Order: sequence, then C-alpha cells, then structure tokens
Amino acid sequence: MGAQGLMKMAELTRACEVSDQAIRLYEREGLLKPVGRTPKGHRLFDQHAVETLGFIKQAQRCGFTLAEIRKLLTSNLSNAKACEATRSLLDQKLGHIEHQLISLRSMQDILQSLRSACDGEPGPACPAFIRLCGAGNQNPKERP
Amino acid sequence: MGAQGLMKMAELTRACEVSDQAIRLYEREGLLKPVGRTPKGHRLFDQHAVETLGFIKQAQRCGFTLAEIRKLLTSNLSNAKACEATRSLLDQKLGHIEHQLISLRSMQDILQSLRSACDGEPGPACPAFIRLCGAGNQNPKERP
DNA sequence: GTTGACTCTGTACCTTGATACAGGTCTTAC
DNA sequence: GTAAGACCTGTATCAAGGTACAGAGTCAAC
Repeated sequence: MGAQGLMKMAELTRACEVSDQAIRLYEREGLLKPVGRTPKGHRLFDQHAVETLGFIKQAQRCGFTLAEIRKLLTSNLSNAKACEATRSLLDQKLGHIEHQLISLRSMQDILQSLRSACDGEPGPACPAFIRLCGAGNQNPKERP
Repeated sequence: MGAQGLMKMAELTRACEVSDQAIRLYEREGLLKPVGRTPKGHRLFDQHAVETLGFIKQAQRCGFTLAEIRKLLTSNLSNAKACEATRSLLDQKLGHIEHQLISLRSMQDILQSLRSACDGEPGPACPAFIRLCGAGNQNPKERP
C-alpha cells in the first residue's frame, strides 16, 4: 500500500477477491469510487473501498441487486433519512424472500409428489410426466 | 377452431395466454411443434399444443428451464427410458430447490436481524447499515 | 377490391452481473 | 533501455426467456 495508505487495482483485487473488471463495473454503476487517480489516470483506492466491497459482497449474498446496493450506499451518505430508506428496502426484500420461499416450497411439494410417483412400477408412460402435465391444465387429454 | 379442431396462432395465444413470439421461441427451441402449416405457411396447432403449453408453464413454475422441459418432453416420447430420465431430472431439481431454500432462509435470518436493529432509537448512522457492513468484513472501520 | 387484422421470417434488444478481448499506455525491475 | 506486467478505455459476449420491430405476405369482412 502507498504512503497515504492508498492502493491500486491489483492490491484491491487481491485484498477483496474481486476481479478488476468487477470493480470497474461497480464504479460505472455508482457503487464504488476511487479516492483519486495518479497523474496518468490509474485508480487509487483507500481502506474505505475494501469495506465497501465487503459490504457489496455481503449484500449480494443477502439477495440485493447492484441497483439496490447503490441505493443503500448512497442513501446512507445523506444520513438524515438513511434509516428510513434502509428500513423500507429491508422490508421490501424480506417480503420478496417470503414470496420466494412460499413459491419454492410449493415447487418442492409438487416435485416430491412427482418423484414418489416415479417409484411405482414402470408403465408404458412416465407417471410423473403425466401428473406434471395434469397439474398444468384442467383438461389433460390423451398423451402418450 | 377449424373443422379438424385446428387453430392458428391467435387462437392458441388466447387459449394459453402465451405470446405468439414465445410460442415461436418454444418451437425454435424444440419444445413445441405445430401439427402442420397452411399452404401459405401459417402454423396450425391442435389440442395437444394447448396441453403442451400448459405443461411448459407448469414446469416453469416448478423451476425447470426450457432446455430441461425440452428434455422432459422428448424423453417422454422415447418412452423406454422416460421414467429414468425424468426421475434423474426431478432429483436434480429437488436438490437445487433444497439448496435455494437453505440460502434463502439464511438471507432471511440476516435481514430480519438487520430489520430489528432498525427499530432502535434513530442515531447518527443507520444501525442496519453498519451491521450489514460489519457482516461483510472483519474490520469495520469508521463509516458515516 | 380495399381495409384492417393476422401471420410470416429475420434481426435486434432487454435484464443482470459479470467476463473477455483488443489495442494502447504506464510502471517497474533488471 | 528494454521486457514484463499492470492498467486504461471501449466494445463484445454470455445465460435465460423472452419482447419489439421491420418489411412482406395472407386472410376475412364489408
């Protein structure tokens, strides 16, 4: 790291295990800003960038998109309404997760019942297939 | 519907609430085939197409990709190993769903704990934000 | 016989979060 | 002073499941 605790690309990518292209992408998308540039245009980052990248990765693990993470990062800067904005995003995301959980559990139910149909004696047609077909429309006519 | 119970695009899209472009995409991808064409090249579908579209939609709801659905549809035609192929796809998909459920529940846990941090008295910084930041790296330094 | 709705093919574009590469400049070690 | 490696910008590509549109031909009703 440099005299003022500044680093260039390579050091940041090593510190955070994020590719340089990803870092430039985050910059383009407004999630991350180098503190400055060398006279020749090379980006300079400080410790803050390491933390921001850690934040981005954790938020991604939590299901936030880059656009949402940008909102979190920038709303936090404005500080006054930061809590309110973050709370609202959290609630929204929690609702979304709840929704996904319900839908996944319903898929699981259906597929498990199909799977147990597989364990019957093999016939001319796949029973799981027929059931999946039947679940999709009310009028399952002949199907090989 | 025509004399032989055949229909053209518009009727099929109305019957299944699927866009004509999507139907043509399914055809290109090998999921659906019109029974024939008019002399001028307009596609003709029968009731089978309605059922197939129902199947596709249901399978999509269950998390299958178009490629997987094509496998299901075509493996069923070959009939002999249909059960085996379907069983294997089901197991694979069930494993994937299990994985997603675990990951979603972990997200939910994290976000719920962040959310309850939001309910404390408002301070200069958003506590949820700080926690999310702290969760991402071991060294959460000063952050406004 | 014309209008308007429908259909065809083909191509381009969208989202998201990246990755890859080309072609050029900069830095650093020897 | 040169070679290797780091860095720059800009553009293209990928998955997946579509949507949008152009430009041309067809069908049906009046």
